[in-house]
Amino acid sequence: MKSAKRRRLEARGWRFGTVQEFLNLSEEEAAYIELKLALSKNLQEVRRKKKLTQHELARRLKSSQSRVAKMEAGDPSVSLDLLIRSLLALGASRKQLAQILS
Amino acid sequence: MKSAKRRRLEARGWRFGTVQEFLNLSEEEAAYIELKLALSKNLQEVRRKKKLTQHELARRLKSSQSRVAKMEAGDPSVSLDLLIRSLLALGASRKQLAQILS
DNA sequence: TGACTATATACCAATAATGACATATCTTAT
DNA sequence: ATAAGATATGTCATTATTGGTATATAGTCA
Repeated sequence: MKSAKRRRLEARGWRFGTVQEFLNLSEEEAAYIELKLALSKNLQEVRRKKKLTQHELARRLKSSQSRVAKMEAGDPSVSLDLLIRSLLALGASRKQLAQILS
Repeated sequence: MKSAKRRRLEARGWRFGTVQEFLNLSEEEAAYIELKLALSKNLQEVRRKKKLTQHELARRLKSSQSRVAKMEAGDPSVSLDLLIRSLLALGASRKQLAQILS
């Protein structure tokens, strides 16, 4: 994972410290980010499969359309907590969550 | 639930939608908590397997001993983000995380 | 026993995540 | 092309999470 990947992530709003720090933490950091992206993608799939708009989903989650959009975009301001709680609210089981991670 | 039963219950003053919503939220909440507890338990197992003290692990995570204790205790002030980032920092793979969830 | 190390609990100031809102951009149907 | 609906982006006050600190409570061994 070199500069190309880093550029892509930074384009999405992710920020890293020094190059040295980036290289040292990259493996763990990358795994975390990829995890979030996998959940984001799945959330969007499930929402579309259920024929819900972002606004409708937001209402179910007691959140807002803009936050749903950020969730699905893998925005760094969205936590794993929110992503996972959203998937659970859409009826995902633990096994299904596990499959998303694998 | 059949509509006849629902009508009878609603006649007695039960508000079906609210109760249903409450039950759904409880289920989701319970799943979320169980998820965290599974991760907590695993974090402690991994730490012990690696013969690390909470203080040593905290240093690795750039956190504190007290927070590691709370992580392992399943304290509600600990987020899924922190738990998962901690497991990743201890070298867990996505597949391993998935196994914890299943 | 007492000294020592590990873990648990409580508090809090600093930081990060959140919902709400405004607004922009994309889609789609007419 | 344009109106309408859906999605994306930016900002911000409120709320939740965090690391640090202090202190309490085990557990261990001489």
